[in-house]
Amino acid sequence: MRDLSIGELSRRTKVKVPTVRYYEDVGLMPAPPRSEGKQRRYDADAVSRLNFIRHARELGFEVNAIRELLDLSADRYRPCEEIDAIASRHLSDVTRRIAQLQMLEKELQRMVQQCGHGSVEDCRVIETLNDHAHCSPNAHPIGLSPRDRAGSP
Amino acid sequence: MRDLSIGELSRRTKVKVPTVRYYEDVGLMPAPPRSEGKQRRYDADAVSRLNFIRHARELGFEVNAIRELLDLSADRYRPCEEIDAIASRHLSDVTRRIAQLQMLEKELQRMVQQCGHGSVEDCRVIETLNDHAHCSPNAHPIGLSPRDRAGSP
DNA sequence: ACTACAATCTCTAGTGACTATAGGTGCAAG
DNA sequence: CTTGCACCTATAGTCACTAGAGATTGTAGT
Repeated sequence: MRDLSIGELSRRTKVKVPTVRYYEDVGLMPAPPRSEGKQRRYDADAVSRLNFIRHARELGFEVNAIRELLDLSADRYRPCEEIDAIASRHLSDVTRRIAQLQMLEKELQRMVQQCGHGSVEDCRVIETLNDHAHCSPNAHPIGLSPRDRAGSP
Repeated sequence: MRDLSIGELSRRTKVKVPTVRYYEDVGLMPAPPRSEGKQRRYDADAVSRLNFIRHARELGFEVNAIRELLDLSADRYRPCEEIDAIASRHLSDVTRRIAQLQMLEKELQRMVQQCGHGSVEDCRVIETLNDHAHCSPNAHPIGLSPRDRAGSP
């Protein structure tokens, strides 16, 4: 399992080639040794590390958080409080986000259900959007993440 | 209600000044007339339109979708099927997103709960992240949207 | 009319986590 | 030895803003 090309690494970890190079740029992956022709050569450790990164990304950890997790996990005898804290913080972010999206979902459902499929003149969707005194004043639950398009490329 | 400065418009709609200019750049807001000194001057229509945009963004519609909604709603006698379709598509995006995040939430909860607060050596969080054969193979539920930080600025 | 000072102007660059493209080089098989 | 894919670097684009620099305008008080 020695001297994998970046393409082989990509196939084994399901992380795309440009993404691997990107992870190197931002310091998640160390710069690997090169072949005589300056191509990257990876070993089994790189495969493990990249799998760790991929899995953490799938769980929604940000790159900065993953960097911390990798740094913290390097020392096997360190107490895992800090690791736990990162994971817990992320969990509560996700929970909060779900709550926001559920409020959105309710409002969108109301909007769509009330639409009588007539003309724009009396469309509930447009009316709702025009009526700017509508929901809780402090919530700002905007946006789907950009990554949501494309289920599998 | 005539000749509002961009700052006044901003105060009335709760949309920040640079954001108003951004909406003009990307064609959501029409370029308004200018004062002698080339400062933007807005009228009541601008206030309505910007409120519409703000509300749509709060509901998570993308700028492109809002552009469509605005175009479609310009014709009062058009049947509102297309508008309905945009809203429904967005609703199903939100619903799907919630489902993804809930799966994430479950896995994160498992991870955090199982952590015995010992050392990194036997930390469940790290173990889970290292174990790359774990969850459904097709799901890619990555990421919180960037807008999620900052509840109210 | 003059002076402060806030508000506005344009333009550029940065955010996060990639993805896409262009134009060039390396490497292995036939 | 040549074909052709894999690889290289570097740059720009995505989305919806946000932040900053540096210049100009509007306005309130004197």
